[in-house]
Amino acid sequence: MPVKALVITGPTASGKTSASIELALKYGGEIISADSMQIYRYMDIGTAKPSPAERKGVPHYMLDVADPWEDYSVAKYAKEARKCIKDVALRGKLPIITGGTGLYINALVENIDYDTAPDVPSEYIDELTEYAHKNGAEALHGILRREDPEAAEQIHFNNIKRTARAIGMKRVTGMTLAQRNSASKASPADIECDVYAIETDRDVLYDRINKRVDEMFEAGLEDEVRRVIKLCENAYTAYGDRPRSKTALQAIGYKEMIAYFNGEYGYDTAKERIKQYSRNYAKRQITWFRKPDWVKWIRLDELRCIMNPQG
RNA sequence: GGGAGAUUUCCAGAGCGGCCAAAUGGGGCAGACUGUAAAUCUGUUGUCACUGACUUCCGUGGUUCGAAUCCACGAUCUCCCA
Repeated sequence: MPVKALVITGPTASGKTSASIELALKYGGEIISADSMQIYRYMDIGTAKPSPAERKGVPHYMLDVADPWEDYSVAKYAKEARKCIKDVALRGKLPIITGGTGLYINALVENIDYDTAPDVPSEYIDELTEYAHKNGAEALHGILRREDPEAAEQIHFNNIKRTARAIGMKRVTGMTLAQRNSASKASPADIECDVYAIETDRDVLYDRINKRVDEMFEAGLEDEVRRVIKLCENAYTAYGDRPRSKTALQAIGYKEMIAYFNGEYGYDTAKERIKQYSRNYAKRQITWFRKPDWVKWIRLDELRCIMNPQG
């Protein structure tokens, strides 16, 4: 019998976090985060991770499960998060999945099993990426056209990342993108999700984002980023190699502060960029969640009324 | 008060007589997305009866077959000397 879960998603700063905590308190739920950056320890302010006080005693999972110098991926997330969800449900609590990372939400809702195919080694991807830089994106895409024409049809040649991965996929697993995709969806869903995305007027949302970035700075974002950088550097030297993860420090708010520290631009510019990129990101999130038919868009006030305890 | 320069489509900024509704970047809007996803990438962005037509490049007049581009006057702004 499938486990039931509630999903609260939407763009950044739409109020997911506080809404889901409210819901959890009301219906005896526990929260499973679906945020690709709140995964990381030490990155609290910049990722708008709910503080212990804000959590109001509601247990949270999938927060602080990786170090910023580590690599993380949807595959790991899906596996661990599913475990958490089932665990919560088993204890008779309502699993509430909250977060704005569309890919992660997608993996859970569409029950994508990443174990059906081995991962493509990153050295492989790097090699192909380098090839593209040397010979042009179209040259790389030409390779994909030969190896997996169907995938080439769908992936724009400028998207080196996805092109490289598709080629690697075919060469390493022998599967085309389509084959791998259908294989990963084969198993029946054991988690049944009721998905709500929080709808907000665009200008209101953009305004909230701007304000939130200001608040992050006031809360000490700059120091936090410095601390995280230091921790990463220490980790790298401890392991005796170069930075291995490109994931954590590419987060909005972090990469701009790093650029500022490196003298690429000033403090105010950094702040403006963080606001700008956050707005752009919100737009992308909205696009993502508009597509699937299983997403129900709902205003924050409506969400509070509509919800009724289900099981 | 005198001198120099500027004024371009949401912004920045090309254009310097026809190939200009006007490069490029940003923003906006729309879209793609299955192991870096807060990443990566795409389209579109004067108006319309939209393979064409119409109204634009501070304003007004002028020169030219033809102007965003040249001239005159005016407006605004910046800088330099007072």
